[in-house]
Amino acid sequence: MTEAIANNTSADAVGRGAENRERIVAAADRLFYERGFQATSFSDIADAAGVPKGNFYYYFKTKDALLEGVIDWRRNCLKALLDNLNRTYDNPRERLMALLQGLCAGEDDIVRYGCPMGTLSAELCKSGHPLRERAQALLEMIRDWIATQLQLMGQDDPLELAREIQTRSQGVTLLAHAYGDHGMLSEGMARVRRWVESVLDGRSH
Amino acid sequence: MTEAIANNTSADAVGRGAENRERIVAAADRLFYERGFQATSFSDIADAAGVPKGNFYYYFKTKDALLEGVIDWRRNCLKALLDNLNRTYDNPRERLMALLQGLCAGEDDIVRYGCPMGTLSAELCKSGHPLRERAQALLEMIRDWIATQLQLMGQDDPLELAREIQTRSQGVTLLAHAYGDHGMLSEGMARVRRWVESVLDGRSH
DNA sequence: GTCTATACTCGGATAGAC
DNA sequence: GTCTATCCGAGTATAGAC
Repeated sequence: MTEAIANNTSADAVGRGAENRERIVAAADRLFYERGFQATSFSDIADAAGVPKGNFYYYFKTKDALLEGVIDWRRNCLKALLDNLNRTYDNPRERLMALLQGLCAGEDDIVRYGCPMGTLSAELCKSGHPLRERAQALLEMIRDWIATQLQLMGQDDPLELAREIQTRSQGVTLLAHAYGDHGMLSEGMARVRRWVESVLDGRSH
Repeated sequence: MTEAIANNTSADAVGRGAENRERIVAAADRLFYERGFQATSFSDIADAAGVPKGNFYYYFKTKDALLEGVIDWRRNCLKALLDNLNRTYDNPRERLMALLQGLCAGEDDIVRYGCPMGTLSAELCKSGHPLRERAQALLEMIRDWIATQLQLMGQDDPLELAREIQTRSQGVTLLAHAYGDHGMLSEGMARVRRWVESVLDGRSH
């Protein structure tokens, strides 16, 4: 998620200031993930991005606007990731398994900070933040992509199965984070993958 | 969790100030749950408890000390809940199913604020708070109680199955919270219960 | 033990020079 | 567009009267 994709120029970020804006968003993205949104201050971001504090009120009027920028950034990254899977594998099953494999790729980060989408959504929901729906849309995007793959494979109720896959993945992630346990993450996700394969093979339902 | 049990007097809370202390802890417990720990201020708690701000530095030296009190309170509530299940049902299977049924009893709260233990652990882990292990112990307590029931039923690997049950429950809870979806919670938990029963009946593994 | 007033710090936001 | 200085409010914590 934090890995920047090459061309991330959103419509309003053209012009000369784009590099600076991008540096700010990338730093905020990382810090929001590591510490949470509320716990991250402008000073933290300014230090990390190497941009003086006052400057980025030029790019973002408020902290919420910055959060919006970060969510958009994450959405673009996620879209790029899914597009890349679509391009790399022509088989929906391979695509899906590649995603499930890749979800726990950044193992250390996930054990330390949890799932970037799950933890952000949880924080914004709890505080009733107006942008919670934008964060929720990230979860929906990945769930719907999974459902699309399942539909291509001719599964009965693709959306329902996609929900179940997401539920189990989030459960594994949350507990691996809470317990700080690497084994729980890798073994838990492996169990999810085995379960998905057994469903796809019709050995389970 | 927030439902107080009758006798919750911890060792150091005897004496005349106990009611006030308890009022503070109960209010903090609720607000930490609804808004999260960091997002809750002393003023919020003071208002909710009907105790003036300055007063409760008499009971708790710092905000962290108050958090510790809240975690202890939750642990006592959880212990009382589990003891009550042990007393009410003499059959471990009934006990377990009663717990799984009861977990989504406060449906509205869970959809709005998530799981009290899961969301607190996630927040404290992310911020690297020193009390994160105390919060984690709550999750362990419930997991181990589940494992005990499974062991009494003669399950092969009770701890592993208990982990899996907790994983799925937390996944359902997190997503129902993130999506703000009541149906996801009730249907998801019903699915977990059906799955557990099929495992206990030896129809699945 | 209870409560008021306040000190101190930090974070979000603004003004305005360059 | 870039950056410094600063205001303001909020939040934790303390001092001290009662």
